[in-house]
Amino acid sequence: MWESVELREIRVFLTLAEELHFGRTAQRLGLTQSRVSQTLRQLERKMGGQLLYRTSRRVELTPFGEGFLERAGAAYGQLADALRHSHRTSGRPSGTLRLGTFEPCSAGPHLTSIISAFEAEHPDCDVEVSEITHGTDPLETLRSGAVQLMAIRLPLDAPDLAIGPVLTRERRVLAVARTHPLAGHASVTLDDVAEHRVTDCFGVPPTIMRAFVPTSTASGRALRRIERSPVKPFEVASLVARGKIVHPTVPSFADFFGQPEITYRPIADLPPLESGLVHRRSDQDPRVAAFVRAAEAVLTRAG
Amino acid sequence: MWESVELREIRVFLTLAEELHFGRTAQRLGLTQSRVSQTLRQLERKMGGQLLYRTSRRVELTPFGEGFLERAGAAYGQLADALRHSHRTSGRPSGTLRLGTFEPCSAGPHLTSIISAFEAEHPDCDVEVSEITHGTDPLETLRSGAVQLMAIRLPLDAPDLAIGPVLTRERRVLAVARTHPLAGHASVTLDDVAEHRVTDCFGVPPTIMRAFVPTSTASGRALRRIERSPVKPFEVASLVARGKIVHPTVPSFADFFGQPEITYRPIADLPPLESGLVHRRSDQDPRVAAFVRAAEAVLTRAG
DNA sequence: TTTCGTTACGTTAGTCGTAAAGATT
DNA sequence: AATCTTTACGACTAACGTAACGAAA
Repeated sequence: MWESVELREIRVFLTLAEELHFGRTAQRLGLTQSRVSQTLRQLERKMGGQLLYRTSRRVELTPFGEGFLERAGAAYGQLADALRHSHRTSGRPSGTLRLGTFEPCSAGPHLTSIISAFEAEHPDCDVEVSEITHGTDPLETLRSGAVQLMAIRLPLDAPDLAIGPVLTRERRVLAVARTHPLAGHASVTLDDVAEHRVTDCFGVPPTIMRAFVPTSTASGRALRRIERSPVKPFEVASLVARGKIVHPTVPSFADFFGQPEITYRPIADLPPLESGLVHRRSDQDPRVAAFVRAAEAVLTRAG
Repeated sequence: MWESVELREIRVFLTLAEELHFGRTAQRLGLTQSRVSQTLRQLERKMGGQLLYRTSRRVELTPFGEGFLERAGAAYGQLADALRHSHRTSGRPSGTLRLGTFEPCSAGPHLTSIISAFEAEHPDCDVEVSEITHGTDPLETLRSGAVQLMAIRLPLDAPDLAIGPVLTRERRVLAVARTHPLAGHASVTLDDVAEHRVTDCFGVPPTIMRAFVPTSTASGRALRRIERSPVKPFEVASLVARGKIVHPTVPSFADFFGQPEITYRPIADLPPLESGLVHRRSDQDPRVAAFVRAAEAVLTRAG
């Protein structure tokens, strides 16, 4: 029976317990006396006991009503607070937005100011940046909802993922050891690369891997992969430094994994490599859309 | 807008947040899918924001819904507990019943077992016994609701107060100092008392005072009050012991205020003095009625 | 006689179920 | 095609106000 109690009834009781007067209670709640009377009666029936003694002259709580007032009053207050608070903050997005970066350099030089801009615009939100460790599938991390946004290399062949603004667009360079024969060239071509060994997929999605290290040259010559492809960027850098491989990459690779023994030469016949802000197409979180908008705004301003 | 939110709607949301499925939610709540859908929509409108993202294939909380779930879920749980608890204990009286005694001896020899019997019969109740200090009006204490029951001397001329069972019925004795002339009598009369001084009202209601210490003898002879009437029983006892006054009282007076210097002589021409259990006639507290019934039962059994 | 809670009754609003439609996989 | 949400519609419940009633001071 108590399962069908409604807040309207509780509100009537609580006001009545305060006023101890049906007329004033009705006035305060915007009801008529008769409705207050009926509602209280109904609540009493549902609760299984009389809550108020009432004559035409005096209204007072029964012991049962006192107990009910104590218990339900506090709980009602909390619920009302919750409703009020949620209503106030409705519309306004709030909470934590999780952003992953796959390879730090894909974040680009503006990500920090994008986050700042977003947090400034949505004071109730905060952004949690996490670097996706190599070896885990970044797209799966995004799809599972562990992060809602990801800064990652393009292109991406995933129709369920939406690509937001481009965060970085970098020319291609070949990382080689200073002592490497190609270090002597002012610029290299993919055919030069094909003369040496390169790393294979290091735990990144195939489309990204292929964009980084193409399968073959324009002339159809296959690039030669080494046997045990490393997984982590630092391991790649180490192999480059030791002259074991050459590595087609982007200049900012040097910022994070550069070593004195490595030098970079432009690759003439590879288009620039982009990274972008990606999120689930089905993700309806307004904060995600807001973040993408903030990113677009910052990047447009930055040119 | 949130003011019109009803528990029905919150229940739908909470179940939905658990099941993430309209069909199962409807089943659990004994509703139809369509009603669940409509109710949620209505709640969302009232709360001013979307609570659940839903396609025909997936249902998930929005960030706003998550926040609402956190806040409202806990509060709803508490309110439901309150309702459940109050409903379970409805009908069954519970809480504290306050019983005052005016003069310990008016409680009589059975009050303790009456209280025990009552508490045994109503395990959710407990009785708080307080001794009303002389100098405060015991009837006012009762009328104000500070106590709901009182063990007090009869008779009582108060139509608003109901007199329950008689707790004590004691023969009258005169307290006199051992050295007092009347100590030599085997029994005394009011006319004997009129030869000496007595105390006046010691902070008790007039009717009770007159029952204790009559205004005059049967023959119309006025009793002689002393000037500064004491208020507390011990002060009376002290005056008696010192031979300043004689004091018409009851034998149990000795149990509480007896002193070696005081002796008691039966008063031949005074009827026995009663004390009874008194409560407000308008007091509809079922516990009061239950206590009175318990008292009657115990006293009947005791004879 | 006034005040105040209750009862009676008619109206409106909203809750609910059935059934069909729309969307997604 | 199957599953699941939403919309449309009609029946019915209950929330509400007006007005009359009844008890208490």
